[in-house]
Amino acid sequence: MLTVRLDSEEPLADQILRGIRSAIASGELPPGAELPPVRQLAVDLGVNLNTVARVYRVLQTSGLVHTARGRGTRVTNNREVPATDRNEALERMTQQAEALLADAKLAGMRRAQVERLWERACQTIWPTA
Amino acid sequence: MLTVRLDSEEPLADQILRGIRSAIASGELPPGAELPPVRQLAVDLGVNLNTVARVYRVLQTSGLVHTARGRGTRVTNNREVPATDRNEALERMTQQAEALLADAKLAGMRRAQVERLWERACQTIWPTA
DNA sequence: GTCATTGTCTCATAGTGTGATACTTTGGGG
DNA sequence: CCCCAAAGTATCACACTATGAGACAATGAC
Repeated sequence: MLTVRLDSEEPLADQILRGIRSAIASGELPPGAELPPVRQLAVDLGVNLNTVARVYRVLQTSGLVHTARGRGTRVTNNREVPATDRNEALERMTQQAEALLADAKLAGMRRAQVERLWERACQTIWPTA
Repeated sequence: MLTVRLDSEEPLADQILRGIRSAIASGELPPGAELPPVRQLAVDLGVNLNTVARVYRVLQTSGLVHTARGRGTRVTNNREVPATDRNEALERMTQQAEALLADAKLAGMRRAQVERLWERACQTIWPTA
């Protein structure tokens, strides 16, 4: 379901966070779904249990999951999106998109290739079929 | 031309690097164009000159600019794209795109909004007009 | 040769990411 | 009722990184 690279420059916690957020966004982890215990996921990924625990805490702080001692962690049912984050998120995403496209162009990719990549990513997050 | 946020969680050097890479990719900094001296850019951005110097070094290592003591830094004329980086770059971009879209969806954005944002970013990097 | 200008090097320091280990809460089975 | 297994949490340590301060070295104009 999820993998991490220890040799990546992206921190382990960030990789895990990204993976779980994607899974929640796409519906692969629907509301109410239970996440694996920190220890198990930690062993599966080959990282320290604290690393996973910190990710779970971030997810809880942002309201995506609900977690409690002794009872596990599961995806929140009804999420409220805080409107305050909107503008900030918009700017961040704009920068991210620009960086992605700059990377692509400087790596020698054609625009059409990037569009295909984008389409596939959209299918992952907003599955139509 | 370029700004940084000291309160951002993104490191200063990364912000600067991102900005310059975008400028080169879009053609705003065409081949042969001279970059500002490290000291001047450092003052303009309000960061240490080392931070800028490190960014220039990264750019030089990746072949985007040519820099020499006492003579300044300018954008490389004829770039060769190392083919070895292609696959790695592709995977990184796919992950980046997925993360961006997951962020967008979890922030409550509609797909159409994200598409508009994407279109605008494309216009920045691949200006058609 | 001298000097201003350019990038480079060295060192110090605060902060961050990760890990090892111990603790606390919860709920179920003797 | 008691205790234990299982779940998340807290504390401490340590390496590494990002940034900054200041000294150094190469270049070219005069």
